[in-house]
Amino acid sequence: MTATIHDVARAAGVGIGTVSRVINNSPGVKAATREKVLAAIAQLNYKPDPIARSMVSKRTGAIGVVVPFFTRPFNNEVLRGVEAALARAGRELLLYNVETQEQSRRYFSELPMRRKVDGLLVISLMVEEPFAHGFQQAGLPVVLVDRYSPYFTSLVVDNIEGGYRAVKYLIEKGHRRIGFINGLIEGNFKFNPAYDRLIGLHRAFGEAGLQVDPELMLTSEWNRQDGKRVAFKLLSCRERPTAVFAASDVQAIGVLEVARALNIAIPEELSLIGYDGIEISELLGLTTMQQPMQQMGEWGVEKLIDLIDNPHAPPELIRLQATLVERTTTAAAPRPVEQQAP
Amino acid sequence: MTATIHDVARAAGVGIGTVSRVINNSPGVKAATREKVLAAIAQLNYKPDPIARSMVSKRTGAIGVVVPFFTRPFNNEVLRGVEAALARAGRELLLYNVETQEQSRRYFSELPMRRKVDGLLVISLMVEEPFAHGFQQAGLPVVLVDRYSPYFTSLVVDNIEGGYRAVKYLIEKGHRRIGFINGLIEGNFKFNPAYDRLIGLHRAFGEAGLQVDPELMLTSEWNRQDGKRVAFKLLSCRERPTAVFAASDVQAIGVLEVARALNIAIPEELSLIGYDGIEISELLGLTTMQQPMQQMGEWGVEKLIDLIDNPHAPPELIRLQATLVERTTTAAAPRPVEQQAP
DNA sequence: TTGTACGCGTTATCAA
DNA sequence: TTGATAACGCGTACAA
Repeated sequence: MTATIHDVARAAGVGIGTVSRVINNSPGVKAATREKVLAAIAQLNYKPDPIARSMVSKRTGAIGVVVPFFTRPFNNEVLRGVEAALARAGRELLLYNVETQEQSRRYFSELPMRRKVDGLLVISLMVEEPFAHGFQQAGLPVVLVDRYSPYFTSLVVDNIEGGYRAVKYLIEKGHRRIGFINGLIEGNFKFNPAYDRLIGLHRAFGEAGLQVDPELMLTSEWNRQDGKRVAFKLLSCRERPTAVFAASDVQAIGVLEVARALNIAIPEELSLIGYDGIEISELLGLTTMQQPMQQMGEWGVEKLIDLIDNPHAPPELIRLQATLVERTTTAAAPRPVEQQAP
Repeated sequence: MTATIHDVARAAGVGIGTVSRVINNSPGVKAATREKVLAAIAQLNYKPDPIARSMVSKRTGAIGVVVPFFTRPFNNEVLRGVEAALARAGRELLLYNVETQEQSRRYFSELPMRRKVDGLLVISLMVEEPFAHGFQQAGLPVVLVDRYSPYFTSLVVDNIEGGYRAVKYLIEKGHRRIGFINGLIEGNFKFNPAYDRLIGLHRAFGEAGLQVDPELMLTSEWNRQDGKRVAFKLLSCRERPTAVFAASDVQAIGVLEVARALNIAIPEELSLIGYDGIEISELLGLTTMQQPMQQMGEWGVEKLIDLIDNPHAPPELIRLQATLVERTTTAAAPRPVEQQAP
């Protein structure tokens, strides 16, 4: 049906080797023959078959992105950067969505074998040791975003610093009773985003000479739904916090909803700060720690492409910073209700 | 490095033909030999190379999705359905993001040639005639979602009906002065989502014996940014509408923001209804026409897979319905201010 | 029931 | 500067 390199060769009256050389502008082909070949290519509307190409070159021109895509808008924003960088590089994007760490294992064990991608970008997902070995053995370049592994180049935000600054900000606003809704911590603790935010909180508390009340340190899944569940617990406890720090904006939004339902005024009675800086946080006036999400995606791709071209580069650890964006859900702590004098 | 079918054949002491038969469970292989082969496969950790496979089968197991992905959450929701259906079918997802109709042309002209996908799902993008021919000539199955083309199976919601019911709802609430912010209309008018919503509006106006005030019929891009621009025009005109119908939720959200900035109370002074039913609309309490977004994605994929298996099936036109979701941005029209008697 | 040989469309090697 | 030919890894007639 469609023309092959042989058809072109025949039409141009040359050998397929020459046609191949023209296609890949390899040197050493006479200008006149090049013209003949080009003419034949144009006339037959010939395009080299990418499949046959990767058959011999062992490259597909595509990169795979493994990501819990629909669970958190954060990932959407990262993907935006990924897509932009990939488009610039003229590469294709194979999207492997996983909803749970569990499901990711399937891809992690299969992907090294089927060589359908030149490299893998893993976002917000831990790669356990056995899978890491699998990738290395298969020689498949991998870059991690929003997670850390000693085996792979990893891009992480400094979440200790981020958590620290979020909480310090609340403390400086006069808050003493601060609740924390963390995201689930899976895997090891090193550069674990959730764990690091907790460490940052502890540091801020420590510096201010405050005690951490374990009753106020809760954990939910990284979504609004579960954030609401935990927010309800937090906001209906005996001695309600005057401020809440949520490990992600979606969880913070859960708090927003619960506060509204409970008739708790924000920021007058309750200050709220989120984490991520997703688009909707601006709309809602949510104060948040803004992560450079798009940039994480772009850099991740760039690092991955570097790695594809230079497979033996050692893993790097790249650290980015979150920045505080102050909006309207945070204010000075309310004056404590006076104890009634006897 | 990694094992090939020949290694397996040698290890099992059979020919490669037999191994191939085992892999593809072709009939006619003795149970005993099958076991031997299976054992060798397991021992060598052999996986067939998908590239070599598609080299001969002419199939990749992947489908391409062309979509203006980051411009409207609507597309995100559709993609959610797409991904789910694809995962069920065990197929891979190649994401081709395009931000403009312009950019889509590049993919539309290139994709038929590079046979990297078994089929194409085109979402919220028109396929112009010359490109349609290109796909047909290349024999590449195509399904359209949220757009219509006579050349391809198309899934569209009944936007005339949707627009009609949205506006009728406002009229029944007593509104007479109703503004409309439509999305940009590109391409032909047949089953064009934006155009159809406008038709629906006209029908509702007609039935109620109302005149359409062209000053109140505006158009913006399908995003919040431009929605705000137009909303400002609409809400600061001499005789402000008491209700606004926006062709998408994001545009409606733009109205929400402008109303807030202008100190116009919703729904007391202004009723607002959107279109799409994206997740955030629930959060904001936005009344809207809910499209079955996920289902559109799922059906689109299913139709596409049918088409891949049966390439000569004639194009179908599949019509879905939007449903009104009443929330808190709509209310009865405010009593008109009494004219001061002389 | 099984093994062999050929073809898929390229790139790369090696003579000429 | 060029053309023929051997891979690449698999499916599949066809022969045994």
